[in-house]
Parts: sequence; C-alpha cells; structure tokens
Amino acid sequence: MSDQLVIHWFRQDLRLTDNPSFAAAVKEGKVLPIFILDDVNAGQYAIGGAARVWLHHSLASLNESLNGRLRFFRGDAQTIISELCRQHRITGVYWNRCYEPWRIQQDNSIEAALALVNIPVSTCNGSLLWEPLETLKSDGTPYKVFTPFYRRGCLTNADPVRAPKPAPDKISLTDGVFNSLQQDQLELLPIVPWHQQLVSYWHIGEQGAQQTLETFAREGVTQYKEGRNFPAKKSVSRLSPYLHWGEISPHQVWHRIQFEGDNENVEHFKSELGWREFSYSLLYHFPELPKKNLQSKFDTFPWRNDEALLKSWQQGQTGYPIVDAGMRELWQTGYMHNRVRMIAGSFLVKNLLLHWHHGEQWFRDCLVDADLANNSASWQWIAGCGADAAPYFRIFNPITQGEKFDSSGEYTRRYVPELAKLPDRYLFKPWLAPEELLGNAGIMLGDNYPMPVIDIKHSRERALAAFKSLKQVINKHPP
DNA sequence: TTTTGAGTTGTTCGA
DNA sequence: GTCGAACAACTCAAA
Repeated sequence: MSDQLVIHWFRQDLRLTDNPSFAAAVKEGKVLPIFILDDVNAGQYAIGGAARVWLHHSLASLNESLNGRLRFFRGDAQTIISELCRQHRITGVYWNRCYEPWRIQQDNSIEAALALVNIPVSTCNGSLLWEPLETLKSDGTPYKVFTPFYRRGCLTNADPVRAPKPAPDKISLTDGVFNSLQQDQLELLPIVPWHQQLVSYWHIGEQGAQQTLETFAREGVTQYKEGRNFPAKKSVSRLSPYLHWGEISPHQVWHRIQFEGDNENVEHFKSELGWREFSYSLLYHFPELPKKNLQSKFDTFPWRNDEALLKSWQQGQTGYPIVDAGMRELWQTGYMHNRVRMIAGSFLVKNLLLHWHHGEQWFRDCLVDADLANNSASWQWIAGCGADAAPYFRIFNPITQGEKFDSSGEYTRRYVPELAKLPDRYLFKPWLAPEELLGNAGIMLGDNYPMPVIDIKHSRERALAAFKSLKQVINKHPP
C-alpha cells in the first residue's frame, strides 16, 4: 500500500474534514493533492472576480493545512491529469463530484480517458445532502416544486443526512516534484487591489467556516425564522461562500444546527439548505437553467434594453435607498443579505424590466458565494420564469420593503452614508422629503444622491401589463 | 385517466 | 391603524 501514489483533485471541496474523496484517497496510500484552474473549459462560466479573490485565500488556507503540499496547475484539466499520470506512477484519481454541466461533461471525459490507461477513477458526493438522482418522483422525473421536493423527495423518501466525519488522522502526502505552479501564478487576485477591503469582511478557509457555523448555531439560529428578514440583524448564517467552495460540507452544517434542537427556527434553516439542494437538482436535470427560461412562455416577455438603467442598478445609484444599499453591500463585501437580494432582484426585472440575465451575470461576477445552481435558479425565481416561481403580482415595493425590514435604517445608512442624517420617515423616499430637511441632512438630490431612476407606481403597472401581454401570447398559441 | 388541492419571501384598496 | 380580499391562470404532485 505504501508505494501507491494517488491523486486527490480538489475542486469545490476545499477542506480536510468530512471530505469523502480525500479520506478515500488517504486510505489508499500516499496522496498527491492538486488544484487546477481551468478557465478554458469553464468558458463563459469561468469564476467571477469576487469569487476568485475568495478562492485565492481559500487555497492558501488549504495549502497551509496540507503543509504546503498542494500542487497548483492551470489549463485544461484533462491534459494536466493525463500528463501527471503518464509521467508518474499514479494508481488512482479521486475527486468529489461537481454538478455544473461543463464539469459533468469534463469529468466523464477524463474518466473515460483514464480508463483507457487502466487508471481507476473514484468519485464521491462531497457537497450535497441528496444527489439529484436520489430525489426523483415515483415516476422517475425530477420535482419542479420545492415543497414536495423537500418534504417527500428529500426528507421522507431519501436516506437521512449522513453524519459528518473528522479529517483523516494519518495523512501521507507526497513530497515529489511535479512541474506545478506557485499559487501566485494562478493570478487569482486582481491587478488593481480592490480586493483588500472585501477580504476584511471575512475569515476565509476551513477554520473560518467552522467558526462561522459555530457562531450562527449559538447565536444566530435562535431567531432565524423571523430574524432572517432583517438585514441589519445578525440572524443569517453567511455560510454561503463557505458552502460554495466546500470549506464546509452541508452535512456538517445540518448536523450542527440540528444539535440545537427541534424547533421552527432550526427547521426553517434546514429548509434553506433544502433550497440549495433544489437548485442543484434543477441545474442537473435542466442544464440550460443558467440561460433558458424554465417556463418557455417567458421567451416572449417584453424585456427592455437600457444600458444606463442597468448601470445605475449595478452601481447602487437608482435613487431607491434600500436597493442602492444592497447593490453597494455586494460591491463592498462580495455578499448581499437575502432579503435585499430579493428586493434588488425584483427591482431589476420588474421595475426596470431588464432581463434577469443581466442580474445573474452581475451577481456571478460580484458575489463571493457565486454559485451557478443557486444563482440561476434564484434569478429565474424572482423573474417569475423559474420553477415554483413568484406569482406575477408579487412585485416588491422598495419603499415599503425598506420601511418594513430596515425600519431603523441601520442597514441602509451603513451602505448609503450620504443619507445617514435623513430622518427615518423619509429614508426610503428622499425625493418626498421637504427641502429644508434635505438641506439639513446635507443631501442634494441629483447631485450627491440620485433622483429615482424610475417611478415606482408607473413601473409596477407596466410590469403587470407586461405579464398580461404574456398571457395573450399564450392564448394565441393554444397547445 | 381524471380530479383535486396547492404553490417561500407581496401590494393595494376599501371597509 | 388594521384586516381581508383581490390580484390569473397554470402547472405540478399525488391520490
């Protein structure tokens, strides 16, 4: 056993604890841990700017845990792995499965190529509580509605969530030389150093993930069901980037939270992990999810085209303070509170009538938790064209939402400081504030804070009309 | 096959 | 200020 050298290919499983593929590789013999940055095959789904920053630090942290033995490569993964196998005596290749369509295709191809040279590939499920093929309906087709997917497909019919495992205790890593790169040569950090502030909001890496979970389990989850709606409260887990990069497994999260007892807060949080599973199931069974409307009737939706409006949204300059706060939180921290993601998302697709693709792309580039499955499924949901989508009449009002969920203005003032001195009463509708009040608060609308880029009442009616036009199109083409 | 009940997160209006 | 109803029609899941 000791002369066996096996590869463990780290991808979105950047941890040592509860990592089934890594554990299996370690059991087999001496391990060559590798990471490959493969922008070529990822193509248009190459990792976004903020996520690259996160990845850089996560890899550094993982490499430290591996005593500097993580080997870095860049380019076509199949070529790189084949070369490693050709030049060294590799007796097995291990990885945890990924579910992005391009990954699945590539993994199949690599596995087939290695089979030709008699090198076995072993893959594990390291990132889902239930894999997409475990949660099918009794007729063998995938669920398209969340509640039955989760209750019946996952909780009732599928296996219970397996218990997480500790890191392997005796890890033997090869100290051989493999023509690999230095981590810096991956060039994950931007040349213009905008990332330093972003990084300051996070403790990236496996240890940071465990601490975040522990804090949330002790403090955050106790009022989760209600508290999760208020962006100024510390009631959400903020685990999404750690889950995306696999610095923690959903199994670890599930069991740690379950340990807090059986109550509505715990149940609600677990169902949010269920939403993550649902998104992955959708992406697996509908690989066009990132691009194509799940409900094809939306293909005729009258989206508008307006670069200037899109830019105002991206930059947090719409004149609607809660929207701007969210978009600026995203830009500064690489994250946006879930409630605000919905408000900002609804504003883009329903008030501005801009295509959800624009939102999906911007979020994918700006979020540290950018995740193809979650991001695509969520944008389709907010646009109304997805699975189990929001009804047509559910159009968030950014004024009402701000007043309801950030009534003290703490969150909004944090990210839109130019409005800090504006009283609560006008914080979410500064254009209605009396001149004197604005003056006292140092606000010059159209100068240091924008006038609203659109009228909320009119745009709501326009969105409703757009949905109505959709209905007419359907009626014109009966099945 | 047919039928039945239900579907994450909202807003507005009028009583 | 609070409360309930209306806002469409459709698709999905399961019996």
